[in-house]
Order: sequence, then C-alpha cells, then structure tokens
Amino acid sequence: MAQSETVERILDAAEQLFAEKGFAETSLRLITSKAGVNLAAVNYHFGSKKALIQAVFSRFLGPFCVSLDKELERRQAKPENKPTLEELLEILVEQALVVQPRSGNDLSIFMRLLGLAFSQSQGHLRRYLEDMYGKVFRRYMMLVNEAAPRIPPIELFWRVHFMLGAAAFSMSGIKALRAIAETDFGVNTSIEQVMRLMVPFLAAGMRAETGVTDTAMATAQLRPRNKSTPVAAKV
Amino acid sequence: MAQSETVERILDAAEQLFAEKGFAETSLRLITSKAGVNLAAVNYHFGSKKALIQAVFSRFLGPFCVSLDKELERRQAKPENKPTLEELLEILVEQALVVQPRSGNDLSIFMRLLGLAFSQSQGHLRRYLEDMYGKVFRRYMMLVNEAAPRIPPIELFWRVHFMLGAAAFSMSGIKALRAIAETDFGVNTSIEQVMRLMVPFLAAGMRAETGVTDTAMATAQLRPRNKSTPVAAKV
DNA sequence: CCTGGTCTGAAACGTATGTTTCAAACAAGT
DNA sequence: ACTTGTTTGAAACATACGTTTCAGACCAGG
Repeated sequence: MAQSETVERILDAAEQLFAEKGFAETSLRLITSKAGVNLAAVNYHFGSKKALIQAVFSRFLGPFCVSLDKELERRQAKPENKPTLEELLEILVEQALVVQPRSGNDLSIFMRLLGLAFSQSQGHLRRYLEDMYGKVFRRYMMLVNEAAPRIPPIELFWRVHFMLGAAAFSMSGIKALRAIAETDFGVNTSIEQVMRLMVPFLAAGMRAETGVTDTAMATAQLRPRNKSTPVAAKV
Repeated sequence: MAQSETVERILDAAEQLFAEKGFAETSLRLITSKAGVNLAAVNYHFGSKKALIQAVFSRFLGPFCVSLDKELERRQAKPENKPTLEELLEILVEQALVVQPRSGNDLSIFMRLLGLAFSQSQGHLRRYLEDMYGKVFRRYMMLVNEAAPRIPPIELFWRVHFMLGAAAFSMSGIKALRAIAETDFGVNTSIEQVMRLMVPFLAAGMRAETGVTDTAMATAQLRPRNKSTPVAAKV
C-alpha cells in the first residue's frame, strides 16, 4: 500500500489556491497541476470538490480549535486570575501561530480562508463549520463576558464578530494593503506588525462604553444550549 | 429608440444576486431570468459579465463617492470646527443611507458588495475601484489624521482598514449572525441597531493608544501623490 | 515470483457557463 | 406609411468544469 503523499500535496496546493482565488474560481485541474498529481486523484481521495474544501478546512482549523480549546479550558480551570481582553486576543494570535508548521504557510492564508468561509457560498461550508467548532466559540464567548462584565453579552457577541471581520478582512487583502502602505508612507509593514497593530485597536473597541439603549438588549443573557450547537463564528 | 428599462432591471437583479451568492456563483442566466429579460441582453447592453459587474459597482458606489466627497469638502472648507472621529464615522453611515433610494435595497447589500470587491477575484475589479475612488479615500484619511493627531498616520491607515473590515464582514454575514443572536439571546437585532453598535466599537478602536514602537513607522507621513492615485480602499 | 488490492494515468462524458448569431419585433424620423 | 437603426427572442457554439471510467502500474503478502 503506497502511503499517500498525494493527499498532502493536493491539500497544500488547494489551500494555497483557495486562499488566493476563492473556491469557485479555483478549478480541480489547476489544483492537481500545481500539486503535480493526476486530476482523478482528487475525486479518488476526497470524493468531490466540496469534500476537498472541507478537508482543507479540517486540516487547518481542527488543530487550531483543539489547541485553543485546551488553552481556554486551562484558563477556566484557575478562576483566581481570569484573562483580560488583551490576553484573550493574544491567546487567539498565539494559538493561530502555534498551529502553522507547514512551509510557506503564513497567517494570512489562515485568516483569508476563514474569511472566505463566511463570505462565500453560504451553503455547506458554513453549516459544516457551525456544528464542528461552535463549542469552542461559546467557551471563548463566556470568557469574554467575564472579562468585560459591564458590557451586555449580546453587544459582546456583535463586537467579537466585528473583531473577526477586522482580522479576516485585513488579512484577506493584506498583500495589496501592504503595497499601498509602502507607496503612501514609504515604510514596510510586516504581517506580524499588522497583527500587533490590531491588538490595541480591537481591545479598545471591545471595552468601549456600551452603545445599547434598548433594555431588552441590555439584559439579554446567553441562553443554555441543549441540542447541537449551531453557532456561526467559531475560531 | 426604446428607452431601456431593461438595463435597470438587469442591474437590479445582478446587484441582489451578486450580494447574495458572489460573482462566480451567479450565472447570467440566473440574472436574466430573475430580471425577466433575455439572456443576450446582458452582452448586448454591457458587453460582458465583467463589464456588468463593474456597472453594478459604478451605479451604487459612484453616487456614494460623489456625495461623500462633497460632504468632506464642505467639512474641510471650515477648519474652525474639525470633525471628530465619531462624526467621521457617522458621515460614512449617513452618506451610505442617503444614496440608497432603490426598493428592497438595504445597507447590507451595499456593504456586502463592498466586501466582495475586496475578497473575491483580486483582479479587474480591485484595480477598477482603486483608480476610480482613491481620491475620496485620501481626502477621508486626511481628516482622520487631523481628528487623531496623536496616532501615527500609518497606524491610522491600518485602523481605517480594520474598520472597513469589521463593517464589511459583519454586513456580509448579517443575516446568519442575526439569526444566531436571536437563538442565543432571544432578542432580535435590527440592521440599524447593528450599525449603531458598531460606532462606539470602531471609534474606541480608532483612538486607542498607539501600538507602534518602530520609530520609522511612528514618524512616517503620508506622501504627496502626483500621478493617478492607486489606493485600494475607498469608501 | 506470483497475486491482491491500492493507487495513478489518460481519456471521455455530461453539464453549465459566457458568448455569438440572426431573424423578427419595435420605435422613431421623414 | 415606409424605412432605418435599435433592441429582443430563441437557438446554437465553444469552452471549461466536475466527475467517471478503465486499463495498467505499483507494492505489499504469500
């Protein structure tokens, strides 16, 4: 039995091309030719293009979520020093960095794929992610709520998604934006620097005074969830 | 000569479908059947699908940019009371609302299209937008710099894009996110409420303490631009 | 050295897409 | 009313895609 290096090469090529061009714009022929394997290999190993997309996400989001979940659990275990908002942000960055051992695979690919998952083709992928990684997201939200007790939980829910959007969007266009920044200001901004610039921006936004006036929204609490957990944003 | 109502119907249908499904996932046949016109009409009136996409953007971004540019010029004209960051945010929201007279066309479509322009198919559309609306963006950046004099301009450049990302992303998935918020918290959040929640979040992020340590970045100033203005993010 | 299942190579299939064609329908100018 | 240029309708075209097929290469186990 040939140990299939082919699978990894397909995943590598697909990951890179998806991040670069999106899902619909990336054909299987382009993927397989970049990977140097046969066209049929995709359908043989993965079954379909949809399954390939999910496999790409599983490979890079799975370890991240497992690692993040462990870290969050470790923080929850000692309630004497609860993490601040800044620490909660840094945990995300840190875990995202830990999980990226593959060559030529910087964080921008990670974030860009994540952004694509939400913005493209509202169908199978979103659902797949929802019930796959909802648990981690809810654990994270609980810690956020504890770190910002003065802000209504529903407002924090939205702020977390504003945060996610800022990160995903910036990383999506990071290549073009860096070029523009260099042209306009004459200095290069590395990806790590951009991420570091993001932390104070997001942390300040998270702990801004509440903008909620509606009393129903101000008092709404996170409901317990008994069934499987359809939550859109994980990470 | 028949005054072409067909063109408008195509643009309406295309705008809605693009926002819903993305560009590659929306076929011309779907557009024309939704618009109730013939398939050939698209290529007759617009020449190609690419040109149709650009036409959709021109129709909704053009008036917005013109209107925004006028408003910004009016503010610059009286330097005695410069706009605050909050006011600069509200100008954007206000102008976006002013420009939307078409039926069934809420702000979420506007923002979602904008997000798609950046995240999808890094090719023709981005370039088209860049040299079309760069001027307005630079005028806006100047006012932002004056409103937050303690923050290095390059950091403000990035923060404006974080801002844009938060808005575009949230509005992209607004439908799903609203449903989740309702399930999780039992309260409905209207689109207007979401936008209002965004203002304090973004304003606080914009005026957060600088995270710049590098002296080259701290002192970098916006360079004058003599040639045509390739700037990625407008709005 | 066979032999079994695992995997690859090259080609073909069916379908959907963007685009083109061309005759017919229409509106306006004279 | 007739003609001319403009717009539509229906069909066809070429291409690219995801998927399937199947003969054969590969490599373990006997």
